[in-house]
This record gives sequence, C-alpha cells and structure tokens, in this order.
Amino acid sequence: MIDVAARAGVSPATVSRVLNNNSLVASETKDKVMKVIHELGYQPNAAAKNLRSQKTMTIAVIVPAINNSYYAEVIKGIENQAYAQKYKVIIGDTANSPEKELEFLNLLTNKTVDGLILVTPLLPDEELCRLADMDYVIGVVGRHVEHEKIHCVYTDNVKFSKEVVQHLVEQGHREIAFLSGYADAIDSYERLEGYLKGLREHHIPFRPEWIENGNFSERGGYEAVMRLAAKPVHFTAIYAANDEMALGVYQACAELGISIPGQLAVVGVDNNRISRYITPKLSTVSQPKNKMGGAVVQMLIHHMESGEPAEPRVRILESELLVRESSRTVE
Amino acid sequence: MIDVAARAGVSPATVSRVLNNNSLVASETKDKVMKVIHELGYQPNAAAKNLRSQKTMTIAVIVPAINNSYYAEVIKGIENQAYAQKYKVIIGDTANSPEKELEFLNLLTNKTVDGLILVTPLLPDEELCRLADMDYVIGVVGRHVEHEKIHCVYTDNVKFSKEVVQHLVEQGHREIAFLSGYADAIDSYERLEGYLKGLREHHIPFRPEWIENGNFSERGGYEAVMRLAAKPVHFTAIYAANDEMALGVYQACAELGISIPGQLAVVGVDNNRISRYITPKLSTVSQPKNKMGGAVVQMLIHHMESGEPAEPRVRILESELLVRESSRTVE
DNA sequence: TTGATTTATGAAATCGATTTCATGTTGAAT
DNA sequence: ATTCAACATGAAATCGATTTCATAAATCAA
Repeated sequence: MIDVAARAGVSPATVSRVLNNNSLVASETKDKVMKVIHELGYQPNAAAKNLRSQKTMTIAVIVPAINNSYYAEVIKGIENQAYAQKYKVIIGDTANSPEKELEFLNLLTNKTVDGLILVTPLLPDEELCRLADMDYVIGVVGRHVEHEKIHCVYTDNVKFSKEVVQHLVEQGHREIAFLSGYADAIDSYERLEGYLKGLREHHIPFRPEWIENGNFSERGGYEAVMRLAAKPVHFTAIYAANDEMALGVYQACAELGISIPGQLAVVGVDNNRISRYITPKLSTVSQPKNKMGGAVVQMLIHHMESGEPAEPRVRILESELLVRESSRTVE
Repeated sequence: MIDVAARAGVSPATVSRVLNNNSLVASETKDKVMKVIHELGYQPNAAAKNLRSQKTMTIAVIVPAINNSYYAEVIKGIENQAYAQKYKVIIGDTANSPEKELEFLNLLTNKTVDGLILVTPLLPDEELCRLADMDYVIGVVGRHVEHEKIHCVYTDNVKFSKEVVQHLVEQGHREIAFLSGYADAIDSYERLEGYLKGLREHHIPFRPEWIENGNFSERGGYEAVMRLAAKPVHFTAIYAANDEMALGVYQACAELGISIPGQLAVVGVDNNRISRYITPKLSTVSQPKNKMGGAVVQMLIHHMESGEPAEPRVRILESELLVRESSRTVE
C-alpha cells in the first residue's frame, strides 16, 4: 500500500480512502491512484484488514460429516448465500465427535470467524448458550436452542412424523414399527414423539416391541430389522427415522424374502439421492436443505452487521412427504 | 494480552513467549502467566497473529459443486488431513463458472489463505501458472498442470478407460458407444482418449457415431442415448464418462425398453453412492477420493512450511474397475 | 573480586490496513 | 478584502500479536 501511495504521489491514507470509496477524495486523485493500483496489481492484505476492522467476513460451518449428502446440501445453501453477501465459509467436520465440535468453537473465540453455524450439534445447549451470552454470533440448523441470541432453522420433526403415520394408516396399516437414530440426537427423539402422537391420533395402541434403534446408519437399519423380525411381534409397515436406515431395511427384506411394499411398507426421512433410484422407490420426507442453509446465513449476517439478532430468531421451514412406491398399497 | 500481562505483572512480550513455548522464560513466570490466561479465558487474536506471522494456517478448496458426492468426498479428505495438521479449510463453490473460480483466486493473492486447492479447475493452465510463478502455493486435484511449483493429484483417466474397454471386450462386446462430459473438461478428453486407445488395442474400427456428449449430467446422459438410438448405428455397450450420465442411460433404456445388461452393457465412472443401489448395479471405476484430498493437502503443507515444493510434485493414484451387474454378460 | 557468560525480561518496532485529527486550499458570501 | 464553510489531504495512532535489541540479574571461571 505504501508503494502504491509513493508511486501515486499521495499518502497511504488517501489510497485507503480510494479503496473504500470514501467520498472525501478528488476524482482526479482517485483516478491516479486507481491507475497505480492496477499497474502494480495491488491487493489489500486481508490480515491487516481483519485486524483493523475487527471483522473477518468469514463464518464457520460445523457438520458431523461433510460427505453425507444432507450436510453437503446444507453447506451448499450456506456457501451460496454467504458468497452472495461477500462472506467466506470455513468448514469443520467433527466426525460425530463432541470433542472435535468443541475445538471448532475456538474459531469463534479467537476471532478467526465472525459467526458460527452448527448443523445438528452434539454439544449440550449450555455450551452454546455460554458463547451466545458472550455475544458471539451463533446459528443452529436442525435443532432448537432456547436462547434469545441463537438463531435456529429446522423443520418440524413431530409434525412430519405424524404425517408419515397418517399416510401409512391411510394405506391401511395399523401395525407400524419405528426405527430410531442414535438416542441422544434431538431428531431421533422428536421423530419418535411424532410417531407416537400419530399412533395415538389414530387410536392405535402402541407396542414397545415396535421400536428399534438403528443409529441413523444403513447397517444399523439392517440389524434393527433383523432384531424386529426375530421378535414375536407383527407389523406391516416401518417408519425409519432416516433414509440410510431405510436402505438397511431394504437389504434386510431382500435377505428375509419380504417384498416391499407388498408385505411391508417403508417410509424414510431425508429424500437422499438414492431414495429415488432404488427399487422400489422409497417414500420419504424431503427437507429444504439448501434453503435451510441460506436462511441461517441471512440471519447470522443480519446479526453480525446490525448487532441485533434477526427477527424472527427461529425459522421452521416446511417439509414435504414424498409418497413413492415403497409405501403405496399395491392395487 | 495486555490485560493478561498486567494482571500477571509481566510484559506482553513475556506472555507471548509463554504462549509460544519459548524456552527463554523462567518456569515460575510461566506458571504465573498460564494461571492468569486460564483465569481470564484469554485467547490470542487470530487476525493479529496472521498479520504479524504472515501466515493464516488456512487453505482454500475450490470445487465445481460441493453437493456432488465426488467433490464432497475429496473435500472430506482435505479437511481431515488439514485438521490433523492444524490447518483450516475455506470452501468455494464455483457452480461450474470460470468467473467465480477466478474470483476465488483472490483468496490467495490477498493473503486470506496460505494455499489453494482447485478440484478439476475450469481455468486455463496459464492462469494457474501465473500465480505459481508469483510463489503462491497451489494444488490441483483431477488434472495435470505442467509447472514445477504446482502440485497435482489425479488418477490415470486414459489407463482406466482402456481397462473399461478391455473389460467390455472380454464380455464379448465389439460395438461400444462413448458418452463424454463437457468438451472442455480435461477428464472428458482423457477418458475419450483412453476409450479410443482401448478400441485400437482390440483392433476395433472406431465409428464417430458412437460418440455423444452428455455433459456429465444425468439429463445429458439420457438425451445422448436418445440421440444415439435415433441414429442408424448399432452398439451393444456404452461407456459413460461418469455415473451421472450412466443414470441417464438407465432412464433412457427404461423408456426404450432396452434391458441392461441383456441388450446393453453399461459402465460408468465415479463409483458414486447410487451406482451400488440402482438395479442392475452399475459397473464403474472407483477413485480414492479421500486419499486424493489428503495427499494434496500434505503436499501443499510441505510446500508452505518448507518453502520448497513437495517431492514428487505429481501423484497419480490408482483407480479400480468395479465390475457389477450392468456389464456382466448374462449366463 | 572481577570480568565474562548465561538467563530472564521489558521497551519498542513491526506487520498493513483504517481512521481521527489537524492542516491547507478553494470558493462563496459579506 | 475578509471571513467562513466545504473540501482534500497527510501525519500519526490504532488494531493485537511477535520479535529484535537492550538491559538487568544471576551464574560461573579465574
């Protein structure tokens, strides 16, 4: 910058003013400086800028697994919106480890980033609230955190789970099993809650044997069905709390010689890419992943730039039940 | 930091020395300072550190589409390796736009990051070489760039394409069509080259009608097959330059009443998740995506820390042909 | 005891931008 | 002609760490 100033015969202060479109600079001076800037190919140093402005124009996104398509889509929405508003995005993959997640929080406290987005975080609310209390800017996707300064975006797990049950009942099912994800995940809990409420609404007495844990993974789903099949309990439909587990259900059924949807209806959640390609096509619940990412970024940027949390602080986006082959009664 | 220094009754210089494990500090002073640091929950400011050290411990990864599983896997490999070596990762999604890609290069020139990784870049080699000439640290995944300071990691497109042809010939096919990706992508070009060489090796006269462009997309693959089917040319196998297009082939065949692999054998490239779940299971070429990402990060970090490019500068990793149902001759 | 080393610490410069405050210039108004 | 406002610019402080250089204290050898 000093070089530019010297070569243009002005002070660094003026160069800075030119760069920041400060009105207080004569247009001829401006032209002269701009010319030198282009000649030298000068670019302002980001670190210096960050230090002086106390801003980094960067946000961090922490996800359990980047390669999982759900998170990849959310990240896509985040990156696109951030880019549009001139922000950069740092990603952190926790590999489902709360310790790693905790470490990434340092990005906020050491001012590497201006704001942080946690997607389905594993850490307890208190940890997040503690940071928010210190005025760090935080957004959460896929979970609700009760703190006036924490932004949340998610879909209503309870609501769409009830819809799934409703749909299965309409297809004539009254014995519906449920595959949950890992026990401490909020999604798991809420989808289970919706499932139970759905049963209740249709006056279907609930049987605990219908519930198995599949840890949100294909393998887990497979094993859960095997356990289910070994029990003396009857069911004609399975609601899997995500598509991965539903994939496991398909595999188990193939091995057990159970036909889908003929003998067993299956519904998943996530609308991952595979669900549309597998045979029979999997009925599932679709969430607006890109939109969720974009929404939380907008809220965060608002907060960072205005100093006030966005209004509303919580956005619950609509999900959609996609009825495909796996749950449609064969005519 | 000044607060810490004051409270510990030492100078900021000493605090800094403690933080950086500088040996020139008495152990009792060190303990005293550490205690205050913990009391105040002090964390060194990243921007100041970056400015002073002229390093950011950050690398940027530029991909055409984050949500595409191939890139997501590469990113995963990059992030994991970077994290292990205490580096942060900024991502940029170009949405296949060279202009956007060019913009992301500013992250390097304005010193937001210490190094940059481009995954299957769209920009011409010259642009990258220009930066490398200025001693910016650059890595490229999925393409070869001839510049002594640019690190490259990729698999041998020509080699595995020849293997695909070889495999199809072994299955009894001699009329093999080829679906290319967009014309300016290096992968497209090299896979075509391998296809042609493969044909030559088996003394199969090449027919230009066998080649159609599918732009690496499912839709493109579908349309390409439709065009192919409309031509007065016969073929019993299709080599699609990626799995997405192969998916399009499946769809087209379903509509045209062509059975796979009975009437048409299909092979793709990428081993994306769906290829294993679709019916019939798609034969494809698997690349070590995570490993490619990890490898390029290691090379970059070596370069950034030693000042010298890593040796070797180019790493060609092995790919694997996965023969599944879509190309196996029905007995 | 004295001088030479080693060890521990602080003062101040530095990284490269932004911004406040002061100063100088120009032109309009009286 | 004089005063005042508006405008244009520069000098210097600042952001928060690191690092050089200087200095003081402690240790050692003679």
